[in-house]
Amino acid sequence: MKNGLQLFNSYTGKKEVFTPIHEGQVGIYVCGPTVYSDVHLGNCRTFVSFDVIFRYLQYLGYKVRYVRNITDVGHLEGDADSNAEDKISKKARLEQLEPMQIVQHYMNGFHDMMRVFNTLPPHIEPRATGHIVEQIEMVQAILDNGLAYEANGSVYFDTLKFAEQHGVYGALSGRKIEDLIAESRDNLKNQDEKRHPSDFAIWIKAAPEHLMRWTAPWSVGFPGWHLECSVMSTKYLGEKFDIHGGGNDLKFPHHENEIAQNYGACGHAPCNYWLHANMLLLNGKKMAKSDGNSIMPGELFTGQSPHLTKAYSPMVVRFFMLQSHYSSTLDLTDDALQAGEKGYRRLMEAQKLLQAMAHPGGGSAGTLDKEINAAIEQAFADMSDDFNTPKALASLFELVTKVNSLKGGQLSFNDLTDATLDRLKQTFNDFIFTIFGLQEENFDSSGDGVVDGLMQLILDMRQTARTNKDWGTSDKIRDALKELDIVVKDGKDGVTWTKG
RNA sequence: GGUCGGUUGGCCGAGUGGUUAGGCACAGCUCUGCAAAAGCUGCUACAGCGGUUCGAAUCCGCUAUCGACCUCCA
Repeated sequence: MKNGLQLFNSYTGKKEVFTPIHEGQVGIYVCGPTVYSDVHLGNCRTFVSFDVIFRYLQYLGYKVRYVRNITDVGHLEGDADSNAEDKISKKARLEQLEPMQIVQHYMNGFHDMMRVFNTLPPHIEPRATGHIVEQIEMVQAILDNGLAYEANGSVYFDTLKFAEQHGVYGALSGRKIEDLIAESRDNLKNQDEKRHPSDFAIWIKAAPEHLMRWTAPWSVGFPGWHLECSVMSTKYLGEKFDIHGGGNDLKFPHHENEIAQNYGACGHAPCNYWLHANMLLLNGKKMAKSDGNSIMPGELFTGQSPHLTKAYSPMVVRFFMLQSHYSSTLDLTDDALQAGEKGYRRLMEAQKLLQAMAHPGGGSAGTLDKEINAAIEQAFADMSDDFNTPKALASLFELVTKVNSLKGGQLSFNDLTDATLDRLKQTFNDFIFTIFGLQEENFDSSGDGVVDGLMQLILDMRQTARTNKDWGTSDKIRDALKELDIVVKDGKDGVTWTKG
């Protein structure tokens, strides 16, 4: 199963065959959220993307260690030298709360949302504030190696020296250090503590009003944002691990600086493969919480947004995300969500039909049998080709048509074997639930089966009317349900219903 | 201004030298008490211009346009 997994390495810019450091094992680190406000949909897309990657690696049989951090200190607004303030510290000051209260509140919300989207929790979810000691140690190590310097209680990474020693700073993001000089030349006057404009803070002396502070050899202060990921990935995955992931927008400066820090402390890059998830767009523009252009997941689920005509369930949104490749931008529109909803339900309906099927026996491996097996293999090949979920879905939808045709009698069980049907069932279960992480939409908001029970009763009564050719009553029930946004579908052997 | 990446049919979105993406929408047919669902069929696109090639959506160049990053962002 592990054969031929390829992934696009952002560092080399090429699709490469995946070879883990340790046979059969994968260490993966994904940059998590900074918990200073509610998680927005763009964040969710990144974490859903890496959730599918995580799931597929596990499915392939790898023993995966998945680490995703929580940033709860060090993430600055503005430049470290010019009136910068830690995001969490600022929020705490504005709301007159203990910083850890802010952190806990938004971290809880983040976890809730990850659960709603059915993402698997990482194995380790380390927090920056829990690793201050290790961060101070890494700052010291980088200082000892001569790649950082202290200035007025703060410690800066010496990018120029790093570039001299290792040839290049900016390899991941394709930046040249000369350009970085030119870019920020105008701001040089504000950067008197830095020797070079592209240098970045790894330890920051706390201003008197700053709430989050720790004692370190250089000052009472707090760690730079980029440092935590170097420290925690190294601590939990080793000095060299397999895959590092994150949002595209973290490439520079965050990941670039992470690489520099790891060189500074360990003498080499942190990982073999860099994976970057692309942005979710809204109206053709990046969704970001810092400007107004964003939709909160909650607004999506209630439909309460000027961008939406109706509500969409979390699984519809997850399916919508799977319809594009993780490395492509995805433009969120109401039309696209509606299309996604229809497609998702078509897939799930077929899944239900398929799992309820029993082979009558005696089938032979004809053309149909071959086509089904080919589509199954194609779906796995698609996933192994840099986690191409949209392509894999296309393969599954070919199979959806086969399933529906078998059900409708347009195709015959005589043309496929019992074993192939079993394989098809297994494939659908594996893909839909294990790999894609989709779930049944739960229409029964009562949570105790009351709605399902009532619906069964109503549909039974309608069936009785239909048997008696009492079309008036039958249609009245159907129309009334439609008013409640419930669609009744009369199948050949039974009636089903869906909401929305 | 610099760097990088897009531009695919009515919409979303795969695809990188010759072969059907897929979903949604739309039209016709089949099935059905009617409708829905389902099946079948049709709609067959690749920003523009030029070049390479037997052959380009796919490679190269130019133009237009959109976006991301360069400052906090998944």
